[in-house]
Amino acid sequence: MSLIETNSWTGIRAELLRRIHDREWQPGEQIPHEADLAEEFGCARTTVNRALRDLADSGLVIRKRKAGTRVALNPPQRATLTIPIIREEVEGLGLDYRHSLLERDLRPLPAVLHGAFKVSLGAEVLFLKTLHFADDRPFVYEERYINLEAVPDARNRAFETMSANEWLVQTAPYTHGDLSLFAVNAAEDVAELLDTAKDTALFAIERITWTGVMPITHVRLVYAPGYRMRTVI
Amino acid sequence: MSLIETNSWTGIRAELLRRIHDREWQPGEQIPHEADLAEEFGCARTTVNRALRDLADSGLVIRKRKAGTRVALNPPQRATLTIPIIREEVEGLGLDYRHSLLERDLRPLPAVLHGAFKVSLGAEVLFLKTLHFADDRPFVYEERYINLEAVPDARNRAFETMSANEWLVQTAPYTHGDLSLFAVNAAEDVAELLDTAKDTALFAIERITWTGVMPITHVRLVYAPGYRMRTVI
DNA sequence: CAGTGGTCTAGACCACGAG
DNA sequence: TCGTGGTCTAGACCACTGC
Repeated sequence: MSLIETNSWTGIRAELLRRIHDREWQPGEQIPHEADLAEEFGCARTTVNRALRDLADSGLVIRKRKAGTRVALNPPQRATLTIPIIREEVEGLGLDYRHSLLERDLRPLPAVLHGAFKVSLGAEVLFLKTLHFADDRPFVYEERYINLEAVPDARNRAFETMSANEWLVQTAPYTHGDLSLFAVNAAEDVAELLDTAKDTALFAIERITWTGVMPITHVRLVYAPGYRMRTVI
Repeated sequence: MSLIETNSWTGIRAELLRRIHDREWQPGEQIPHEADLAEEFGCARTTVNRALRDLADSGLVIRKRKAGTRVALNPPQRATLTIPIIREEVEGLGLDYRHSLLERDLRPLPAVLHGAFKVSLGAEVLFLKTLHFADDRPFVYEERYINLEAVPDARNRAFETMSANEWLVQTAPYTHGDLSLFAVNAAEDVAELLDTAKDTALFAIERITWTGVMPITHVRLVYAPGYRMRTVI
């Protein structure tokens, strides 16, 4: 029975974590109720609740009403990726940022996107190709479709001073989105833009965002060779 | 001045979100204090705090003592990746899981890892190569180093019935780790194992975990072609 | 049905940090 | 220095869900 110094919820979380790490509470085992823990620690139940809620958020314990709280059997690794706008990512590396708009036109939505990106039949979308630079070296190649029904103002913007990446974040907040991360072999044109050899493995992100049921934009970012997306867990 | 129905913190969060989306509160603008909002919504300050804390966690507002709460200028996209153990990932796809241990030996730690993975000088680590299958098709190729000083029991385990991936999660809980996601061209041996052509772009994850200052394991997972890691934002 | 977590309240004190 | 968010308390009611 180890006493802990503080009644802070972080202190209590630390003690609960210790018991899980030290196997005082086995995986799968039910741990005491909030009320019991509150009594043991000499604090309010709210405080224990806060600590347990945090552990549940990180996947270490599973909480269910009536069934109580159990130590997770196979705690999944949860990692939070922070994906900043590209200018901030580059500047965060201490490099100079600039971007170059390679292509901009109106066109019908490609057939492959019709499933996920529901625009009106026959509507045209704004298509943009942009190359982002860090210290004059290519950093990311971007291909983007913008739904003009969701963001009509985009029709009249050149996107030469401010990139679409940044403009949309500030102009068209989304309610939700899909994100997928994958690897792709550099096609000939992409290889040339990113100053690398054809077929080089490149890290890529695809993202669709919506406001409500209205799709806003579909974007595919292909990073220069060697890029790693990092986070701590 | 729209009234909201409930005093639930999620209801209040929804209303705050609406004001941000609808630009009633401009990006960068300071929003009312918790106390004012609590009065406006007719609820306790705690409840407003919970809603605002949630918005801050998702990056939409920036909170600072004394300075108040501001709408974020360039809300970064935060995505939570859940990385399950491979068996559960495969079974979650409705496929049969099995794995095959290709190699297992003791060796000194490779020089390139000495920076991040601090084991005693000259200590041997356990090296494992594993191929994970989904319905008899290769799914992930895994290369792993295990610090025997952190997990001595690993020395005597064959890792043939239970993969190291799964065993370590259950046996050696970590306190923190580094995760990086990247793309890699398939080397000849990896290409053969994953049943694909040399130089195919493959999605890969590298991960180091520690308990305290003691490194536990370094693992590199290379997924079969076409793999996408998805999440919602 | 009844036990457990989820949440709300009203009030209080405290720590940080901008001005 | 002092306004603001961060947290803790003691108590209460509620919602879900396993038994």
